[in-house]
Amino acid sequence: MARRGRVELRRIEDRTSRQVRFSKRRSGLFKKAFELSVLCDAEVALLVFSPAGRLYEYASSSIEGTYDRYQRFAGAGTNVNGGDASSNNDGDPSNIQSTLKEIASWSIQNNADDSDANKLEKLEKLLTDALRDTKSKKVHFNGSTDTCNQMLAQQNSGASTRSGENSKRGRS
Amino acid sequence: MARRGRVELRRIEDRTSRQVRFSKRRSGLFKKAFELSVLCDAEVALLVFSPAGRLYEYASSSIEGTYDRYQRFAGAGTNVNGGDASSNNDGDPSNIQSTLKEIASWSIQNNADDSDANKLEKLEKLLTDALRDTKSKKVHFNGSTDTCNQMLAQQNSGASTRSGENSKRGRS
DNA sequence: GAAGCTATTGTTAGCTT
DNA sequence: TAAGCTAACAATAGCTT
Repeated sequence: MARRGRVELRRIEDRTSRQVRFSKRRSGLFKKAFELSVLCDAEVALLVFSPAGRLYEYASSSIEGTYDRYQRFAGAGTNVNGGDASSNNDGDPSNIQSTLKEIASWSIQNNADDSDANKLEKLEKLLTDALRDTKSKKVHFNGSTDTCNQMLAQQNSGASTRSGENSKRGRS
Repeated sequence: MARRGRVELRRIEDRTSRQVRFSKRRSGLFKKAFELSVLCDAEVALLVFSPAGRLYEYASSSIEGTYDRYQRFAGAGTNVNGGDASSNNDGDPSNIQSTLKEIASWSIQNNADDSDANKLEKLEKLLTDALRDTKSKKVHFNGSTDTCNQMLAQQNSGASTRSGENSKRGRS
């Protein structure tokens, strides 16, 4: 059977399990990278080192070539704005700090309690996204309100909680 | 109604469609990359150039660092541990509210910014733990779209301590 | 025309062998 | 130990607004 609930985004402690997970997810990741490059005509370079130090790589053209392009790209600006050198708008002021303040404000003003699981799902997503974005230092963002609605949409459309019964969609 | 059949693995000819596809799939790819690095403690570097030449990047540590490691790679099993230091969570979040207040307090007192990835890891842990505790009570999600907007509205009305013009958050 | 919806395909966690 | 299975979960293609 499948997992009892959604997978938590934290390091898998069990070594064997982590190794198996790594192998499976690595396959999936490389497949996605390949598909993106083919379907969308994108240039993709992907490097993965396993916890054991083994190297896995994929490049739609070549690792070196894409990295060189990256360096030329990033070098043009020097600014932390890794995303695009064309220095576009993005025009959204939100960042980690403001996100955390959203959370802070929300939690205080709403006097959140244990019945607010749905709202907490949202918060978790906010925080998870913020974490990912921080790590990647990426800078494309499309507005906090929009993002929030996206999150709700995702949750409404699919995500049953780990509490149990729900609609079954799996094909046989 | 969803797609008529399986997606063919070839370049999408329609420009608009290809752009939309790229945006959606890029999100998914970066999310997967992030999850792999966190769940499996892997070192991941991902570079994507859109057909329009825009750069998107993700690195669990840094692009340069991972690329250097790639170049040096001679096959030996050296593992550079990603840096997950403490995995213990001493906190006993008796309820969501107190946990959220912890977060609120932390975010304000530490004036978190985009470089606080480590601290954010801890925050995420707090929140995740709180969520798990809540979920054990079996809560069903039926989110309303308004909830999020309310949250943001409240935040706007009273919470901003500091103007937030600065780095933006990226959305995968 | 971007943002959101949902049916459908795709991914994977835990199990089985 | 690795390879395969399947239900449950997640991503997303085309549609809708």
